[in-house]
Amino acid sequence: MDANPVFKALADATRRKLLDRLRASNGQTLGELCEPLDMSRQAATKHLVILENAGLVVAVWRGREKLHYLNPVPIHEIYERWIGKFERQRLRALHDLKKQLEDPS
Amino acid sequence: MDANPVFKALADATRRKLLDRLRASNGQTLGELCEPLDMSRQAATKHLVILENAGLVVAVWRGREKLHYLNPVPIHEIYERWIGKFERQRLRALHDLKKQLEDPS
DNA sequence: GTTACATGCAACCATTTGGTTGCATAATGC
DNA sequence: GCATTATGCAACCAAATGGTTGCATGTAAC
Repeated sequence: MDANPVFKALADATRRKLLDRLRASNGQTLGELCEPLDMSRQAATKHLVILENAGLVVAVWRGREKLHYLNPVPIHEIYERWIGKFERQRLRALHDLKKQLEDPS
Repeated sequence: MDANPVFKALADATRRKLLDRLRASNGQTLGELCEPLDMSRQAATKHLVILENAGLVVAVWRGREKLHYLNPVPIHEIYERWIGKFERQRLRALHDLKKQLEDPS
C-alpha cells in the first residue's frame, strides 16, 4: 500500500467530513453527499475522486446513480504501520515518567 | 485541540520522515535533522516549523543549537477522536462478515 | 577580537490545490 | 419521444505549498 495518497486525502477537512458522513450512512449517492456542503457539485466530486484514488471510498454504479461506500482498511493500515509506532513510544514515555515520579532518586 | 494542522502536517512525506527520525533519536539539532534530507536547510526548517505549529515537535534552545523533541500526544488524539471511530466500524464489519459466513441463510 | 558555526528571516518562484463555470452524456419518468 | 435528473469532463483561476537564494544574527572557539 502507498500510504502517501491516504495521508494526503485525510489532510482536507471537507474530505474528512465526507468520510464521517459515509461512516454515519454508507452507500450514499453523489447528490446526497455533496448537497449539505457549501460548494459546487463538481468541487465535491473532485474530493470524492481523491478519496477513491486513496482507496478510502469505493463507488458502484446503480443506473444513473453512483453509490459511495466507505472502506476503512487504508485508515487501519495507517494505524497499524505508522501511528502504532508512535503510540508505543508514547506509552513507553508515560511509563518512564511514572517510574521517575515513584522513585525520584 | 485543532486536528486540522496535525492532519496537514502529516500529509507530507518529508515531515513524516522527520517524525520517524525523531522517534528513532529524540532531541536532535536542526543541523542533524536536515543533513540527510536532499533539500536546503531552510526548506527543512519550514517543515519543522509546520510540525512545531501542529504540536508534533517541541524545540528547546541550548546555546546556539535548537534541540527538537517528538510530542506523540497529537497523534494519539487523532487516533482517539477520529481513527478510533473508523476502527470500530471496521471491526463491526468484520464481525458481520464472519457471522454471515458462519450462517449463510 | 576575529573567525567559524548554527540558525533565523525575507523575497522570490514553480507547482499543486481547491474552487469555479459551461457544456456533454446517459438513465429515468411521463 | 422529450423533459428531467445524475453525473462526467475540461478550461480556467486564485491561493497555498514546497522549494530556492541571499543575507542577518547570535553563540562558540581559538
